[in-house]
Amino acid sequence: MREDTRSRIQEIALKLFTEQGYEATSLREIAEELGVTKAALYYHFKTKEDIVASLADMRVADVEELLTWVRSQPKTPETRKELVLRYAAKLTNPRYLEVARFMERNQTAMRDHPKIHRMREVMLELTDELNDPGDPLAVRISRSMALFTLHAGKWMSQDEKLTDEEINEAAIEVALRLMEP
Amino acid sequence: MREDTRSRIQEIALKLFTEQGYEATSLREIAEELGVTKAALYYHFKTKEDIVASLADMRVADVEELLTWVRSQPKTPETRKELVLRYAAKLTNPRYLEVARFMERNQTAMRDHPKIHRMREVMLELTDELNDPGDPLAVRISRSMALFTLHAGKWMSQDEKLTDEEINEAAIEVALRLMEP
DNA sequence: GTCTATAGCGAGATAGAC
DNA sequence: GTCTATCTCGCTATAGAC
Repeated sequence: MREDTRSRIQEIALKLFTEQGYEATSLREIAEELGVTKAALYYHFKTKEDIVASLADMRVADVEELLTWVRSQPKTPETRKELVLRYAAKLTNPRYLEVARFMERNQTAMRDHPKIHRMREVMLELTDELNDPGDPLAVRISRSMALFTLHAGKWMSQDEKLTDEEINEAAIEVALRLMEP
Repeated sequence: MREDTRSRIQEIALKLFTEQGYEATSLREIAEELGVTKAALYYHFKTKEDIVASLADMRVADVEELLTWVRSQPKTPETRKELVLRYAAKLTNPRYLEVARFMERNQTAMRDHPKIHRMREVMLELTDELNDPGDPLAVRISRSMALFTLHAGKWMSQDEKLTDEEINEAAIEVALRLMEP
């Protein structure tokens, strides 16, 4: 029982965009790997950018939810720690992690894409919630690295002979250490 | 007394490639900003890729020098710390930092470019020198973030009302903390 | 060293048959 | 829902005059 075509396009596009870059990946390549012609793609997505938008949608709602939550909480060290943990929980969804990597690797190419632009904005606001403007610069740099370290820690560990659980815990450990004063 | 045309092409290309992305920046745009036609660019660089190669050259030699140095040293905590400090010293050259940012933002687009490929390779080897294979994963993740944190810490602080010296010290502080056990 | 003109290509996108 | 055929566009790169 195979997935529907729309999902397979997203899956293949995400893979190729991440490996080769967004601009370097043509619709012809995606179609070829899917086993159809590129004209068929246009039945499922109006444009190439629409494919990206559908990928971004996998993340945006999650992060906006976190942002809403954190803003309803008191700005305490405990809230910050909890935010890192909740973000890490979202990241246990492999699709989320893959989309994050795609965005990270194609930052500039995606510069004018509204959905991606919104995503960056939300991530910046989330990072802001981890920081007090009055803190020393070193503290702010350290805290601003926390969420990215969750991503990067997992990316770099993916081919280790370790369980997802172990990788997850290690990434969280480093991220939380970056949050300490 | 203005710079020669070749340097100005590099300068403009570096700026546009970083802001808009490599593929999204056409030679026409570069030429326009320079005030010539794109045909003129081909007198100074054989291809678009050659411009990138000339940019990469600004970094590769520096990093290879560091790699040679660190491999001539005993693998001690002191050597590692000194490597971070020496890398930070290279980063005080604004051009180096800009080229690092260009590469970071255009990773996938530059995937098949030999010079950029070599650069990534050397950076990975440099990061390897900061790690013992036997260390726990959390320690290895932490140490692997150190050099990148020097870049990112500076990028994110560039519009703060602080001196380069203060930014530099803060970034080093965070990077060294990531090196501690 | 810079210009005009253009070759040559592959991209995204569309029309209309099946 | 997928196909063939085609349009249009902008890009890299080159030829050759000045």
